[in-house]
Amino acid sequence: MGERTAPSGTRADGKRRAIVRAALAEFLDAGFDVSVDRIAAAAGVSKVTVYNHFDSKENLFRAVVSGQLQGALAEVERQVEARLGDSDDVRAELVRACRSWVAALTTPDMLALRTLVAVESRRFPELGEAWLEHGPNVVFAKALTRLNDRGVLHVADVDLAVLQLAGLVLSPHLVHGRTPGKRLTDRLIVTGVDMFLGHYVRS
Amino acid sequence: MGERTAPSGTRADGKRRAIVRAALAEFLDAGFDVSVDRIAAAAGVSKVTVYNHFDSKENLFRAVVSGQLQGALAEVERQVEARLGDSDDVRAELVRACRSWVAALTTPDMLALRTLVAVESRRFPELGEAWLEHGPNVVFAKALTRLNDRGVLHVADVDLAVLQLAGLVLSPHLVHGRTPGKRLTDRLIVTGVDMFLGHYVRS
DNA sequence: CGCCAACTGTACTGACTGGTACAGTTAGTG
DNA sequence: CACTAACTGTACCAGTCAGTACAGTTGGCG
Repeated sequence: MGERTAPSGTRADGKRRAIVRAALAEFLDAGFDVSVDRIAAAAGVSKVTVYNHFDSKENLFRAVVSGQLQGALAEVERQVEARLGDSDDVRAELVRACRSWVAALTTPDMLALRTLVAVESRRFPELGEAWLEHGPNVVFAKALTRLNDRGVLHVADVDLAVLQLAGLVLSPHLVHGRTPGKRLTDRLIVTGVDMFLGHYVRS
Repeated sequence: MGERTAPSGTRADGKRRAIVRAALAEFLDAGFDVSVDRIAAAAGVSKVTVYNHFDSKENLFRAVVSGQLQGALAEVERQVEARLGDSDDVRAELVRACRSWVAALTTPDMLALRTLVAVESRRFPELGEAWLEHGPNVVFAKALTRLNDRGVLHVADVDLAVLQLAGLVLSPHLVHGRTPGKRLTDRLIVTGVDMFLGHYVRS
């Protein structure tokens, strides 16, 4: 009693996926306050079915957003890893990694997701924590540590350096409403990496 | 008809101030969705009185938030101006200005206000615009321009440089939920200014 | 193929909110 | 001091939404 089990079976799986897809879109578009009726309609599903799969709107939100969060962050990590270590030119290497980093975090969906998590962080503190702990910065901290170990960088405090690099190349996309254009984005990366290396590379 | 005139007189002024004060606190605490009843209660005022002064909840929000926005930004500007130009040591001068800048924008109220404006930017686009146009960055752009004109800096693109300096010293406070502690805040400023000057001061 | 879990649609409850009506009270100003 | 704008408190309307009840339908799995 109380804890009903979620429906299972091929049909149920399909419905569940449809609900999650629709809910994500609706949440990103209108925030947590979208009505469950609208989500159900967008999923082509009865409202009761939504409540058969997720026993409250809050749990639906948790499942949908945290799922997307995990996936997106894994994608960021994959991209940044792929761009590191394939060259001896540190500058070019770092610029490439930053391009992937910024690109992965500035898709419309990721920006909307970040805003959503920030907005609802009081109602769902766990989501904010998840963003910070398995967050994008952690990914890049590993990258910096690698460059440090290889001796090409001399970074005393990796966490501080990550904050600085993020501040230089990424933060302008996050703090403003409208995102900088492609030209400015690239200038921020190239000039930012220059500034960063000028400070942390002692020849 | 339609456009009722706001109440006037000494009593009305007091009530109005109480409403604005309470509304600001409640909006910052719980967002636009706080009930008008709660605002009225917090102001020690009847709900009808609220509607006598502001003919809709949306207009109340506009008046309260934009008023606070103007005041806070003016305060930032005043502080930064006061910290500039009183020394020949550019580094110390810039560090002082950044300290004022960061301090003025990271009070709990300012952080909450920023979040609130960001959240409701779709319902109240004007507020988001106001933040950007008369925003804190504009203040600092003037400061950089002054240092540039005095010949101590060589900044080709002031807007880019402001984004970078803001990214280095300010953005860590804005993008995370929890704000960095006092020690980290100061290290961000000092090291950030170092990095910034290393790039923009050609001796 | 037949059964039962899963689904649909509608209608409902209960709670809440923005905004208004109204009748009576308070207090600043001419 | 008296007049009236401004204020109070309560009661009310209309709309919305999370979540449930119920009776009937569908479709996948044993």
